[in-house]
Amino acid sequence: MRFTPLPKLSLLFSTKIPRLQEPFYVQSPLVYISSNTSSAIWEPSGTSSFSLPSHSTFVQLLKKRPSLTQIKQIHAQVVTHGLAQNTSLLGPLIHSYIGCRNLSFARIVFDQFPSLPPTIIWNLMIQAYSKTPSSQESLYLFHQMLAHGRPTSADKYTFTFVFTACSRHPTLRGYGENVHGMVVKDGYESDIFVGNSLVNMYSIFSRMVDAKRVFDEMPQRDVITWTSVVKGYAMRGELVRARELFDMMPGRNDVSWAVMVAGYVGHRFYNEALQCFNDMLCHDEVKPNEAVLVSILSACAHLGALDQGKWIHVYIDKNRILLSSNISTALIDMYAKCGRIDCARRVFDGLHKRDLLTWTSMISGLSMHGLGAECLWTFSEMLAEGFKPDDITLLGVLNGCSHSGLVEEGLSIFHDMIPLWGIVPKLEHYGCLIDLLGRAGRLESAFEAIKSMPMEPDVVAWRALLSACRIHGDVDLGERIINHIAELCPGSHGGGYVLLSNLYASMGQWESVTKVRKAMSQRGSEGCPGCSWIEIDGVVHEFLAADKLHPRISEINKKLNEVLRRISIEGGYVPSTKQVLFDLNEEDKEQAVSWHSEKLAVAFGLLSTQEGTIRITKNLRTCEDCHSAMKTISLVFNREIVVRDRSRFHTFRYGNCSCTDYW
DNA sequence: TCGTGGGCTA
Repeated sequence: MRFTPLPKLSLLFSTKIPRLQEPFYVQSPLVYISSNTSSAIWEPSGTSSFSLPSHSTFVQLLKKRPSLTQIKQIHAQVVTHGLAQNTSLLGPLIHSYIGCRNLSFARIVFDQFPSLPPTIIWNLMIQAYSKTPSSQESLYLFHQMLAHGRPTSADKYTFTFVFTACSRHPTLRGYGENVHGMVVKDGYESDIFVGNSLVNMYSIFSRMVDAKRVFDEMPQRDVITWTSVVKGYAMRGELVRARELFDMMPGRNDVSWAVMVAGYVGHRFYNEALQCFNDMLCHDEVKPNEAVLVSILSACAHLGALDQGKWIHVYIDKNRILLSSNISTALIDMYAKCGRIDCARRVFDGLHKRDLLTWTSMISGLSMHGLGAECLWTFSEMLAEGFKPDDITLLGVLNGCSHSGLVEEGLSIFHDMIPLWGIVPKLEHYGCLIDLLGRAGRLESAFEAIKSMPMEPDVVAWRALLSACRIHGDVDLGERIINHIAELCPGSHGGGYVLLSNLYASMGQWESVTKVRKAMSQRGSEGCPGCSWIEIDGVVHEFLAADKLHPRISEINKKLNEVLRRISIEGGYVPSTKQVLFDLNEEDKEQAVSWHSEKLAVAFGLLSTQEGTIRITKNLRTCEDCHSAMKTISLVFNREIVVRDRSRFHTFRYGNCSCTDYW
């Protein structure tokens, strides 16, 4: 192989990295780097008239943070000048490739090392892999390294990287422990970096006894040590313990606070997360970072805490925090989940740069508000801008179709998934499909869809079908389905029995309802208790069904009685008892539905505010009786009520609901 | 010229 002369070589050595012209790297630089390298090295390049650059010139060049293309060119030069065996050059070359996250090229250089690479080079490669999803490769290299023995023995750097690699790969648990043994033997355990990576690894694997032992035995600890161990307890849900340590921690920084807040959010302690965030704001020395803001916006979204969420938005604006993709996605999601799809849209429309994340959160937001047409429209806009949907985008679109009864559109998108987007439908997509068909009353097609699934249907899929049976009153199919749910969820039955009992109740088959309830209590599988939240003046109030815990409960009960009286007299509301679970007499049944948590919440909302929208968040699907009560309340009291239930939003206005009674 | 802790939004 012969290389064309390299005329503009001097350009390469100017202080600025020049933009190199195309012909400079003859064909593809890969040619020089791949298997031909060894022959290239021996190819006489002496035909060119200029003097050869020494290896230090290349080193200087690599220090100037060249781009990937430039590194490849330098690499090509190195090879053509016969310097590919100069080990002092290969290190910087590997380092540069790693800096550009091009591990395959770094690996090629590494594998062609003429002698045994020194420890630092091994370390570079091990560390590089530890940051990737294939962090097992770090372990593989580590083993190779050990096999060679001295003089390339592992040092404290190596161990740090190996523990990091282990912590990022769930299958490497056992390895981490074995390597820990070596560390103790070699006396590296007292190094703070090694210790920290160990504490972190055990914490991530939820092995707090080991994490705490390393923590306690460390000769010195810093913020990172403390933060790692706090994270470990928080991730297990031991938030009290985590908080104790957090409060003791010296020199807490933004990352420590992020870990604490995320710990609360991860275990659904959203109010505690908000409280923790407020604590953070009282500490002037530390400012919330992106991770904290994303977590806290997620807490607001889950709670439906609009005022708090708005406050965060203002905080972001005032402090000129960059609306990154993550932050804007979290904002859009927060507004959508707090019932303000208009605000979500405004954030979205105001973005300078949109990416798949922001588009997807907008689309999913529209879908949960039952704005199917707009959802599809936004989706096509996204495609027009050249974005390729991922599985979650498509999930949002499908969801939008099923919530709006756009059956044909939904079916067509589902069938296009593989041919058009190359995305194989997952369980969740099938769940959507079944929901889509089932709600529309095409129960047999939905049943066929479940049977056609390439994977085992999960509880969600069966439950969607069962729920459709309830809407359309198909007892026969419902009974056939319940066994599948019982098989999948032997403990709780995934709420299947509640649905079945509701199905019987809606058909007036009270004997069957009693049977199911008995079966449920025998197996100790009670339904999940209903719970609603409402935010008044920035405080989130929580209500359970027939709540007795709220400090103003007697006042609220009085108000609720008044509300129910007024809507039956003025709005013609008749309590619907179809979905009451118990076989009670009519009067008791009325009483039982009266105290559903969303009714308590709406009574409290009417009691506490004179005007404006009442926003309620609920953990379950809203029942038929509450739905019709809300409609009448919106008419009689002339108030807009927005209820977020487990799967979507209902906006009640002038006696109607945005779901057009299709939910 | 290698080090350790962060998020969960679809």
